[in-house]
Amino acid sequence: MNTREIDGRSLRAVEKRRARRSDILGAAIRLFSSRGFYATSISDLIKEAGISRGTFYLYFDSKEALFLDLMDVFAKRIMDVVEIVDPAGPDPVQKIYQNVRRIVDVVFNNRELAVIVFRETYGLDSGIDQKLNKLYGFLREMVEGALSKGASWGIIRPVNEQLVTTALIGAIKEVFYHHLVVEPHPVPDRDAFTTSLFEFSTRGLLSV
Amino acid sequence: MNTREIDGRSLRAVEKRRARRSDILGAAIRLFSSRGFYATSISDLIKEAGISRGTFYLYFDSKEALFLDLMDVFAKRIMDVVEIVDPAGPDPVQKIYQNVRRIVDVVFNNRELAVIVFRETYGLDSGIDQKLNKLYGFLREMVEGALSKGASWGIIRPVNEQLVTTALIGAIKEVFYHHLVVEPHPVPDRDAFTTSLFEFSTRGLLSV
Amino acid sequence: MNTREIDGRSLRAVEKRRARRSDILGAAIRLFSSRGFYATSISDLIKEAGISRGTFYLYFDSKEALFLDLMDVFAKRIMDVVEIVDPAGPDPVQKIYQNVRRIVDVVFNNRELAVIVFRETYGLDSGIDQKLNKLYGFLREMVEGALSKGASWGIIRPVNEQLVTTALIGAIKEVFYHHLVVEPHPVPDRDAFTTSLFEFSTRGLLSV
Amino acid sequence: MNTREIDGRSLRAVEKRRARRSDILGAAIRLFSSRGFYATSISDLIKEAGISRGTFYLYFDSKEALFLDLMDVFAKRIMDVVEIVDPAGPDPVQKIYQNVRRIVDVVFNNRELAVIVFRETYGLDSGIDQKLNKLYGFLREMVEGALSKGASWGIIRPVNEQLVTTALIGAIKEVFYHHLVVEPHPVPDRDAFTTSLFEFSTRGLLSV
DNA sequence: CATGAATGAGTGTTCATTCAT
DNA sequence: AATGAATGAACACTCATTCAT
Repeated sequence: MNTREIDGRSLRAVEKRRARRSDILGAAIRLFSSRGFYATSISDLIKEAGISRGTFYLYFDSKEALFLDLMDVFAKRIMDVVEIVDPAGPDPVQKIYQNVRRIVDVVFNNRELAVIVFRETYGLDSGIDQKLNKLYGFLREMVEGALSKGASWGIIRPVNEQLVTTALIGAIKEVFYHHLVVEPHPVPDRDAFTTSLFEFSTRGLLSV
Repeated sequence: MNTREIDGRSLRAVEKRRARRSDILGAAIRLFSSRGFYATSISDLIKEAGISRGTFYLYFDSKEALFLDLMDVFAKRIMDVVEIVDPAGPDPVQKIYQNVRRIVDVVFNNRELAVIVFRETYGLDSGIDQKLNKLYGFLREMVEGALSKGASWGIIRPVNEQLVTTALIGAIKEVFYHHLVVEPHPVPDRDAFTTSLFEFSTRGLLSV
Repeated sequence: MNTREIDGRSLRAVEKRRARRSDILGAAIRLFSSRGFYATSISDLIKEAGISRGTFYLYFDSKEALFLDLMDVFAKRIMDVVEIVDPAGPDPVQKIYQNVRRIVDVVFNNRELAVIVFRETYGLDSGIDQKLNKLYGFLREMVEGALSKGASWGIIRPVNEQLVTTALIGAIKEVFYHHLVVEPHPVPDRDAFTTSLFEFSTRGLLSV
Repeated sequence: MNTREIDGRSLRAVEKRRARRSDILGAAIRLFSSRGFYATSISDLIKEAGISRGTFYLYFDSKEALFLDLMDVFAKRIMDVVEIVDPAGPDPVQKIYQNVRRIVDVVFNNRELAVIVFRETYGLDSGIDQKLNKLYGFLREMVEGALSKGASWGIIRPVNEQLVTTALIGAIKEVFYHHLVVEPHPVPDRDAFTTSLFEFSTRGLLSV
């Protein structure tokens, strides 16, 4: 019974910890997305999260660590939603479309988080580079795999796979960022949006 | 003879000023391209340029002004190289290709400057937003113009012009950035590079 | 008991904070009074107060805010000591004398603070102007009120009230400043001092 | 004839120099009076005077030297206008009145210069202290002399001469400063103004 | 005599992080 | 676990003055 009490206590404690952590992450998402990483100070962060200075460092090692955590959260949500497509299976193109469609959902359901991640570029910070590699490396692999498999099956015409992969990812990123930041209207019809994006990409890639 | 002496003196002085300014711009290009704007301090800048603190402010109003100057320089080089294409003229597609080919040259002849500009994103700083609007606005206009003209002439199939423009620019930007930063090998064959880029974009857009 | 512990802790903390703040104010009074506002740097201030740079900004928003705080402290001490005089009450002149006598005490009991405030003049800084208005506006009101009431009761002969008020305040200020800075000997007999000041002012104002 | 030519040249040169110097003094008067000494930079000064940086230091040793020069100019104008009063002569009170009346003229004919000087206080800068001593020392001597002479002749009742002198000077200074800065309307009737000032001072001092 | 480019110590302020309580 | 006072290096920028031309 004593151990159960302790368990109960620690369970509650763990839950509380998780909630606190979540609060901080939420505050960070709001601030980083609107002001950017550099313009957001720890002071802003703890005020928005309603915690004390010291508490912040109980949950995160540093401002950068928190930021990288956020990138991880987004990367995970994207990666969780992408399914490996078997080009030998039924209707592989439709499968790819559905992957893109689900990514569209994740992005527009996590607008602020998406802004934070899409804003980042390689070459400034090794920690960020690593996270970007994780996310874009994953996507690149997907795309490159589809491209080469598709080529060997004759669905895709032969292209400079690396370059086209980069171009595709750039195209998608830019379109997202445009709708999130430059003209931040909510996208009314996500299906139409996905189709436009998909059409643009595929029409040039599918043979004939 | 007196006036000639003065002319000689002031000419030399003006030249020296220009050289100094150039030194600072050079140092800034090197540092901003490798560390980014925020991570480059005035102290770094003046050490790299070999000048004193005060001298820096003799040539530029602020760190930000210098940065925006750099963006302007790059934007100008790009815009100077793009020629308006008359879709009714001879071989408009070839003309567009040549525009892209020349942009490829500007980018790879100004690698560091290009990195600085491509790294920047909308939504963090109003000064930067303005410069980005200038450059990308110009390019968007070009592309959208070509798209709608081409559509009316039957060369281009009907698409969501805004979205496709965004996608195209994103694709090109990403491909450049990839070759400048992620895998920064010099591109051996710029013609082949341009063709790949061009093919990817056009094959989906040209009718039939 | 837990709460009492917390209370004890926070009480001690609050007290410590107040002490720290007091240290800084003390250092500021010493430096501002001897060198003036402009010639006193934050570096001087924190060295004198024995604190770090960051700590200063924990207690005051800016160098100017600290300075204005100091002006407020002095203004408050003066204003706390002035009692409104009812000219219909018993011995109003004596009441006014006692006001002046108490002001003399405040000034010579807060020599450095007084120097800081008396040194400031209108027209250089809007923040300072505001504080000066608060103090001198209060005193002017007192004096002008006494003058006009006194005139209606026949105690005071008719004068250009605004000008005389200004002259009176200038006279008092200068006399104080002289004894604080130009010949900074402590005033031995504050009663005699007050009487001299009072006589000079009233003999010209009282009718007959 | 050769020497006359040289004389002519150097005469013209001397005149030009004087004019230049005057330009700088004029610019300084305008800027120091409106912004104060600390808020006026050499850059402001040379822009307003239309000269180059180096030229400034050809005419003045430093910013402070220029400022002290300005104080001298004002002190001289005041001192030039005050005439020693012989209490044994005819109508000494009228003579004193005329002195005050002429000081009023100097002040309101040199508003900006007057502002600069009246704004300064003892105890911040030894150079300024010296100039203030020169001006106020002169005036104090005048006043104290009149007071003691007047006392011995029975015109003035016995007072604490030092204190009253200080008070008088403070009163006059404040009234001037008020009309120059706080409510900077031009004084319409300088005679009435002088009379008010004079009455306030004398009514309390003249016996009976 | 006149110029203005150059200097560098100095300014007030910020901020991520630490640590005693 | 939670707090928030304390730190000090770092920041962008200013400015009176010098001196080669």
